[in-house]
Amino acid sequence: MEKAKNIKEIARLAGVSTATVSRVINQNGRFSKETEKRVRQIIQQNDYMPNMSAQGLRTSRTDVVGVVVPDITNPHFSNVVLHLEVELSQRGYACLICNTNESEELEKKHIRSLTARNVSGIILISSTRNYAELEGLPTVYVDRPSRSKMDRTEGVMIESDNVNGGYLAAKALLQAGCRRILILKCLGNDSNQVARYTGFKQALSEAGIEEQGPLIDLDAVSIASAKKALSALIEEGAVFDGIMATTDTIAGGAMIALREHGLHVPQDVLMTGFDDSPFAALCGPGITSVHQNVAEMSRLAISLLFEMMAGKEPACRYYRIPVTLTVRDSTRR
Amino acid sequence: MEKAKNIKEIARLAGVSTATVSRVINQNGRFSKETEKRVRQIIQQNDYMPNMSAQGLRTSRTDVVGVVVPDITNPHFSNVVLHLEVELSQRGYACLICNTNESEELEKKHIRSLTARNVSGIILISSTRNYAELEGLPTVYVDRPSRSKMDRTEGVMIESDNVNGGYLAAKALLQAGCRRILILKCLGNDSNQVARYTGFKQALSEAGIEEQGPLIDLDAVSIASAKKALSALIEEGAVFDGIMATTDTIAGGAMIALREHGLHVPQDVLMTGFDDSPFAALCGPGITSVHQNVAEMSRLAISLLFEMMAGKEPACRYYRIPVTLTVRDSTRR
DNA sequence: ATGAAAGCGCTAACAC
DNA sequence: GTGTTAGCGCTTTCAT
Repeated sequence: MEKAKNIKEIARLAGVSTATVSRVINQNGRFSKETEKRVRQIIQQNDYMPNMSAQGLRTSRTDVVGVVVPDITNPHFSNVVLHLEVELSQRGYACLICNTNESEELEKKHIRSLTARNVSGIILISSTRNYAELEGLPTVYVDRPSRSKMDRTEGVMIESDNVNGGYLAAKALLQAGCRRILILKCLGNDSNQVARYTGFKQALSEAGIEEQGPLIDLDAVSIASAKKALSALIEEGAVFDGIMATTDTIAGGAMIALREHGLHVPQDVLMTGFDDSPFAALCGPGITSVHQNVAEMSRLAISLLFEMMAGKEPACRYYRIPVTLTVRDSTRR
Repeated sequence: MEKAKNIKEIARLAGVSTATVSRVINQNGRFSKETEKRVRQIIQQNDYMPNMSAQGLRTSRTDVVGVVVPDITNPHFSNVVLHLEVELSQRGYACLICNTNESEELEKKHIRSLTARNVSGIILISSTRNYAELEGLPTVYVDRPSRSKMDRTEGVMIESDNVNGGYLAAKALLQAGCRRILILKCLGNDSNQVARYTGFKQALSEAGIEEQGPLIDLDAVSIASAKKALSALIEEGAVFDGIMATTDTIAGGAMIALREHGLHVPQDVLMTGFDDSPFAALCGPGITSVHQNVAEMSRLAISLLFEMMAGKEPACRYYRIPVTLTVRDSTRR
């Protein structure tokens, strides 16, 4: 039982033409039950798999989807990627992963490479749209709304209800009695940070409370950056009884800064995070965090992508997925 | 400036044959400086990228590397994948990601799919070897030694010095005065857990101390599993003054269980983890953890993979990368 | 130094 | 229901 490496040999062994083998494989056109059985058997026996480069060349479809992500190391994104990959692999598709490290230049490079590779579709976590290369290529944007007013993208967009997330988190702090709430955010690259901030302000304004200054903006969404910024604030004598972090990563950094300055959660300061990543449960006393329905977002993303790849126009181009609040000790007095 | 989509058009626009264009692109064969310049200019102007399916079909090289990983959600693995992807992308290669969820069946399916896709090479984090499909395909095993005695794999293997890691962690606990040390491990799928355990036993035996029973083995490397197991132990009345967890994930779960039973780190119990993942710094008081040199492992993995893809036999087939201990408050009295 | 042409493995028109 | 064949875009041998 030596293995046949191409369709021609399968055809020869099965005593049919390559066209028939192709038809059987792709469930295309007509063939008798009998031939099908014989061809399948030969394929099985020889452990044959079609050469996907050839298929790709011939059909311009590769059954590969590109997934472009800022940083797979971020627990939220790795979670998204996991779900996407599982969905894709179940449908026989492969998943090409690209980290952009928030660099537009790198992102552009990756997108060009993906199109050169003839990917069947792209899932893009980015605030940038309008890539000329993406015209005509099924694209689903996940997690990051566009920053551009000029956005006339043809793709579909799926995001969490970040405004409500920010609102829920701020509300939890307010209801626990906080009156001087600090927000740690990084509005730079990530436009849903803005949405979370909006929800935050909304909750405060409803409660008739003013945002606690100084109004800083982190230079990066990272543990280190958050730790440094909050440490500086504390040392400057900032007074606050609650912190809303727009990311669990930021919350984590804040937690360290507090610890190093002898402040305790929840005794001295209450805190909320965002993403409900595994370590939110572990961090200090357990951080109350906004939970995004990543499984649902991923399922929806893939399902829409497949619709588009099948040539259908999706009925709806914008989806907002509800969030929930996972309450832990960091907001319990 | 409409864009040319194939080599033929570039050739036409440059007034040369497709062969010449191909030569210029691949720096192959001979051509005059002058034609080169002209061709390059046309390529640039038209934003042309060769169709990689065609290249792949013609050359059986795809410039794609498959990366097979148990679970990208695990911070250690996502870190590995990040580094691999960056290295690959810098060399113009793409990175096909596959999660196996520790399932041999899924792993096999993924490997077949990768070979059908003509990947140029594979990075595999798995304890299983001996895939017939992998014969002749450049393969680098990372992070997981083989469990099989029959391992005659042709690939290259890179792993951390897990034995020494276990040793360092146990030693830290011993030096801080622990005498009744519990180890939380999961020997099942992951053979470097065994190595960490070996190092642990070594340190204990050097100190003339016996391992603390009951000798449990978790059913999974997860927060939930660790939490459940340790809770049960505590409720059964187990007595210990130190915990060595073979993973930060496990350490995290243990931390929750301790907290829920009113035990404090480091006042009542000392603890060490493994992987030095970001949340080890955040978790409770900060967990002392064994740091793996992921950057170095990844760089080496890719560099060896490229050697093999270039047809060279790597001089050395086995690499053990040193680890270090990152000391935090969880081992400071 | 460059061009012509064969062919990688596959699919899809078209013919019967 | 099945076979013949053209050709997807590229690389590479062989001419010149």
